[in-house]
Amino acid sequence: MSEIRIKLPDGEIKGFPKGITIGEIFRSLGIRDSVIGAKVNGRLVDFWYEVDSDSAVEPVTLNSTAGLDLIRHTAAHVMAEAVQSIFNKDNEKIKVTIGPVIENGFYYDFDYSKGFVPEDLERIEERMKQIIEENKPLIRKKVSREEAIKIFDRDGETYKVEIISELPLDEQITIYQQGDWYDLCRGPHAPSTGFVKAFKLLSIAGAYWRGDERNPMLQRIYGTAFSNKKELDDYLTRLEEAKKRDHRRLGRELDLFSIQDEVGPGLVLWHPKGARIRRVIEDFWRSEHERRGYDILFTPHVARLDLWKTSGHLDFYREYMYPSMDIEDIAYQIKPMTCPFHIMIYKSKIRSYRDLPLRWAEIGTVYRYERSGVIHGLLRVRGFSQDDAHIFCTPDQIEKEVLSVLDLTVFFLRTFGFDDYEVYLSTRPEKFVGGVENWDRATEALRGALRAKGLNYETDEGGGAFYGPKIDLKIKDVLGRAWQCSTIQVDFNLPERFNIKFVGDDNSRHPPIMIHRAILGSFERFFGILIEHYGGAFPLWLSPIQVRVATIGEGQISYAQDVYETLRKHNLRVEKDFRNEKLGLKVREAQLEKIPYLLVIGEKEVDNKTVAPRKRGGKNLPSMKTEDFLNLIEKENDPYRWKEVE
RNA sequence: GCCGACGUAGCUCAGUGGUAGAGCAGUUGAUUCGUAAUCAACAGGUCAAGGGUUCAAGUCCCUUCGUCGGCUCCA
Repeated sequence: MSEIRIKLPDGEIKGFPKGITIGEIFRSLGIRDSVIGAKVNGRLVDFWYEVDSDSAVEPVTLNSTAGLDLIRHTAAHVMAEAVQSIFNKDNEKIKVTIGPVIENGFYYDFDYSKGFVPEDLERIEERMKQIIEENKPLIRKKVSREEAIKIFDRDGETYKVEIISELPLDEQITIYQQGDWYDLCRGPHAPSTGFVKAFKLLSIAGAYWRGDERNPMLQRIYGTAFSNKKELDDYLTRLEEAKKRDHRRLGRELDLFSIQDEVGPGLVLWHPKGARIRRVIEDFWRSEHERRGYDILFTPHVARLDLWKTSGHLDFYREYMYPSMDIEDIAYQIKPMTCPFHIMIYKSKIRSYRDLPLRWAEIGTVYRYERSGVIHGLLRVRGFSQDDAHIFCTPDQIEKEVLSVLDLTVFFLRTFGFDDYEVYLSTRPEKFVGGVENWDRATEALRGALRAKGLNYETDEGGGAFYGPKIDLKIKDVLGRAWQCSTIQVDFNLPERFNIKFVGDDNSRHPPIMIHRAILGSFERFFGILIEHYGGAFPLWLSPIQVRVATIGEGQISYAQDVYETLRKHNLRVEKDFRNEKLGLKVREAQLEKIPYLLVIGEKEVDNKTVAPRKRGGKNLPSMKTEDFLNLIEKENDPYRWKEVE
């Protein structure tokens, strides 16, 4: 038998017979205890993995991230065994489907017509504990395709049979067995069920087989598992804490916005404090856009349906559009997209190459019919205001324009405090318009811009829109769900459909390239994420109430009023609390409302003509003159400089 | 849209077939107070909507509306 060379983490290289398993290697090295798997050349595998060529091998321990994947995958199997052993009846069989590891846990999908109820989770957990207690080893068996189909066909596991028949012909099919129970699975797994030390089943949900709504609805059980009880408890506590930062809850508590049945689902009412924040964002957004060479446009909320017929949206997008309405026998459409308007402005006169690039931005409110089940607070709604812009440019200008958009995007996100987001580059899909050359050129332009900005990104091959490649940025909400905010899309299609041209330096007419871009995405979604990001405690420059002036007794009202007026004159968003209440109450309320500064005014302050600032969070600053306070918060109140403070 | 859970006062929630409740918030009055809740009184409800079962429904059944979780993480 030929020998292979295994490089161990300490750098030592040892020879082993070809085809030796990880388990055998570790046994020969005396590695035990909390090691439950390995990484071979960076890939996570279990003890059954056979090493066929020279490789780097490092042990994976129970409490590592990779170790958690093994535990969770095994927990999914334990759960599946528990479910089948409890609910399988002679007249009804629960079929297993798939049970992968996900970001913070695992799930398993079952075909079970009756469906689970929450009480079932406890029963399943109890049975799982028994299976874990028995500490059954997970044994991997290689089977031929024919054998596998025979086994699962005999068991009535039709989904497994379907999966097997779709596997590539050269794929080695494996079964993992624990005691009498087994599952078609490619692994990897923990060595035995006893390694699932701490787990919890979290929720039941419906999920379509393979995520396709034309397929049967399966019953999914979500769960999570950790290497010990403390980490599990910590995770569950974190989940609870995260719920307190949910924008829907804070939106109500801080009186920022509401969404009401009587108005309609997915339609947002911005209350005064929420609207203030939006105004601040909008003002900042406008001035920054103008500074960077954008012009700001306004366009109608309704227009002739023909516009979206021409744009092609009606064909591709119909299910998301509200039905049109007939006005004087002409079909009108509530705006689902802004682009046709900007194109019509472009088209209103002849454009020269000397005019390009044209950068036109609009905070345009659009209405889209989102299916009832997907609406979610501010994050997915039916009426929202995009910070939309369209750049009309020549093909030569794409890269420079994309780079400047990306630059603006990163600038905005950083300014608002987001340093953590996912970036995706989506390339040409199978069905596309425009020439391959243009596509390649535009895709390279996007890639070049991403590299120039030094952004890490994932490529979504074939994930582009039919009209052009795009860059998307996603920000995560408090529960770890990623939401798309920024998008930059190159478009070869619309200029053609609307037949727009520019006169080139050769005196002939060419179609311009359009770049669609949104940076915040929609004000509603961005606001929702912003609320969660700060847990409602906005930085001073964004706070709806920046300062509250509070008196201690009646004697200070006149002076406190002067302070209040002074702050107002400096354009601060200031409130007064001159009520006949104890200071403790005023402090508590200001804190709960997450107001950045409370200026306390008592007799001492009146005598010395000062204010006593209390920062949100409880830090008391020494008494100071009002103008000193104004100087103190100047930076904090400036979007360009606020991050320099502490 | 589909699967499941839920819907009681502005908010958080109790009420398990027999007279609709609490705390907070609100209003009014008293209290003039130095950094997270002063005291008291009052007011507040088609129990999501509609239909049904029952002598009797917030409670049981059906329908509708809405909310929440999930429905592209492959054996």
